[in-house]
Amino acid sequence: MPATPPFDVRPLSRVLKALGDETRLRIVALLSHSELCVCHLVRGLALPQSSTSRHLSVLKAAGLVEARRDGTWVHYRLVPPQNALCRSQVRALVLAFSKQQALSHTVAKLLKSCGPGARR
Amino acid sequence: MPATPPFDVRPLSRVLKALGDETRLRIVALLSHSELCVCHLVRGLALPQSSTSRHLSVLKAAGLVEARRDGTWVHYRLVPPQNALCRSQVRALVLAFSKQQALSHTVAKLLKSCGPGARR
DNA sequence: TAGCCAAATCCGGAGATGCGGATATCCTCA
DNA sequence: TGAGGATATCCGCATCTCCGGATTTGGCTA
Repeated sequence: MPATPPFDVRPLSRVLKALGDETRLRIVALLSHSELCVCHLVRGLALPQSSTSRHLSVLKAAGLVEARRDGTWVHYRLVPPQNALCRSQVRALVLAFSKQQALSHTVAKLLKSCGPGARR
Repeated sequence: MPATPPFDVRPLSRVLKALGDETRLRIVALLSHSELCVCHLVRGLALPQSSTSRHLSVLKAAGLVEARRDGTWVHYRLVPPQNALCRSQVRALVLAFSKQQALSHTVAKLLKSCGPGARR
């Protein structure tokens, strides 16, 4: 009989570690409402660009977000994790975030304030 | 308009930080099946007693477990977090863990192997 | 009270993590 | 091709986290 519990918590612990940070959780909360590019997040989080980009790379390494290049801009969006347990946990979290109306308003303003779709 | 998203992710980030550790996730997985005392967890995790106790104190500080003293033994059990968002996340996690039959068997053996209810 | 068991805390060190400024890379447009 | 904007990475630093051994604390029983 193995000493470790006979099922693997490692995938989930990796995902929860990535989510267990205030800034990254705020990023996920914003992305729950729309795909966003880095400049939106820099504004929305009021953080230096380097910090924002680094946190995004952590989320990407954890398999929580994917990047899509569009000219000079890079858009990030949430993606469902491979692992089933992780996927159901993240789905529940994103669902809760997406119900937050105040977040929805914030995201709408961000989309207009900068990035490819900003009004000139 | 505040730069921070207008709703507070801090309670959730604290809980996810506590859960974002392989050992602590294994503890929660075991506790999903039964209240257990420290000696059970030391055995089940195959970790030094000091590490086990320290991880339990982290979970307690995060409001995820509570302790109950019974003579020389201290029993730990899961408790629903105060914050509603945390509570729903943890509930889903514990439900998933509690369906793992293999874990259930492991816990049954642990309960017999040591602690107040052990066969002599 | 002495001895013993379970559990919590202390300790020092190794490695991970977060940070912001500076720099590098990639892309677009004139 | 050169300038400039958007993003990624590098850098050094401070802080946090995890670890296991050793010690301390609390409670039971002889």
